[in-house]
Amino acid sequence: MPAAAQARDAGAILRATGIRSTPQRLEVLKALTSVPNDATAQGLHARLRRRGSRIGLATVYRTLAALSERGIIDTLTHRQGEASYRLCGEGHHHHLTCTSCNRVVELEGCSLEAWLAEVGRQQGFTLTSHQVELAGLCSDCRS
Amino acid sequence: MPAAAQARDAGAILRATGIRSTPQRLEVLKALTSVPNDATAQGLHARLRRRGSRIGLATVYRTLAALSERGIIDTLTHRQGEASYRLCGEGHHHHLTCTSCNRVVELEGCSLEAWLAEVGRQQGFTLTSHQVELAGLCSDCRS
DNA sequence: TTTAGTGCAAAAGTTTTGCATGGTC
DNA sequence: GACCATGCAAAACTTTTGCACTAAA
Repeated sequence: MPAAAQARDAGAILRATGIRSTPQRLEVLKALTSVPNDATAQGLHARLRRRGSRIGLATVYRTLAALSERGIIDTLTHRQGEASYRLCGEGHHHHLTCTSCNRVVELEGCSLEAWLAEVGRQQGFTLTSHQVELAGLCSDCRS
Repeated sequence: MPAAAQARDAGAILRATGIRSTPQRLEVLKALTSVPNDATAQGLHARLRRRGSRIGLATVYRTLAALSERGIIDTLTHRQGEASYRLCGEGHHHHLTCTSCNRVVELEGCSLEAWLAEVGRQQGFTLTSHQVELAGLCSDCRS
C-alpha cells in the first residue's frame, strides 16, 4: 500500500525528495491524503482556508507543481478546464473515475504494453508516453 | 476516408446535423480541414483573421463547441491549459501525437474492449467512456 | 547567513457571456 | 418576421509571476 505508507509521514516524503519541508507543504500533502479522490488546486486551497489555514493560493499551485514534478502526485486532466491532483502509489498506472460520485480507483499495473508496441510498429512511432482515463459508474451508483 | 469526404462539402456537414449554415461556421470547418493536425481556438481565429476574415473569437469558440457537441470534431486535451480540436473520421478512435512535430495520427478502431471489460468486471464498474492519448516520436523526427 | 518559500496583488491566458446588430430560414 | 448567430467588450476563471518578507537549513 504505497499511498497509505506515504500518508503516514508527509514529512518523510518531502525529506526523501530533497525539497524543503514547510508547514504549508505538509498541509497540502495531508489534505491530499485525507481526500479519497482527486482534488483541484482551488478546492484544496478553499478546504485549507476553511479550516483556518492562512496558506495562499499561489503556494498551493507551487506545491502541487513541485510534488507533481517529483512524481509524488499525479496530475489528472479529466476535469474540463481545471487540473486535478492525486496522491498516488508508485509506478505506472491508470485511473478509473465514477461519473456519478467522482470516486477514483487506481488500477495497478498497465496491461497495454502489447497493444502499444503494436501501434507503434504500425505507425512507425517510438512511443514515449500514454495517458488513459477510464470513466464509468461504480457499483454503488449503478442502482 | 470519412474525414476527406467531410472536407468535400462543409455545408453538407452543417445541414446534416441540423445546425444553421453561416459563412463563419463554414470558415472554421474549412480551416479545420486544411490543417493536418489539431488546432486550438485561438490558433484558428488568428489564422482566419490573418487571411482577412472578420470572424470573432467568441464565434470560433461557439462554433467549435457546437461541432464538438454534435460529434463532428473531437476535442483533445493533450495541450496544457488550452483545448484543441480536430476534424475526425467517424466512430470511436484514438490519437497518436508526435511530441516533436505535433503530427497527429488517427488510429482506426479501438482494440481495448477486452481489457476494458476485464477492468470493469474487476472493479465492479460499468464503463461508459475512456480517453486514450498516445505520444511518441514519429519516424521523421526520430533522426 | 544563505537560500528558498510564502502571501499578496497584479498579470497573463483561455474561455464564456451580455447585448445590440445583422443574417438565416 | 421569428429566431438564431455574430462581433465586440467585459467578465469569469484558472494559473503564473513579481516582490517584499519570512522561515528553513
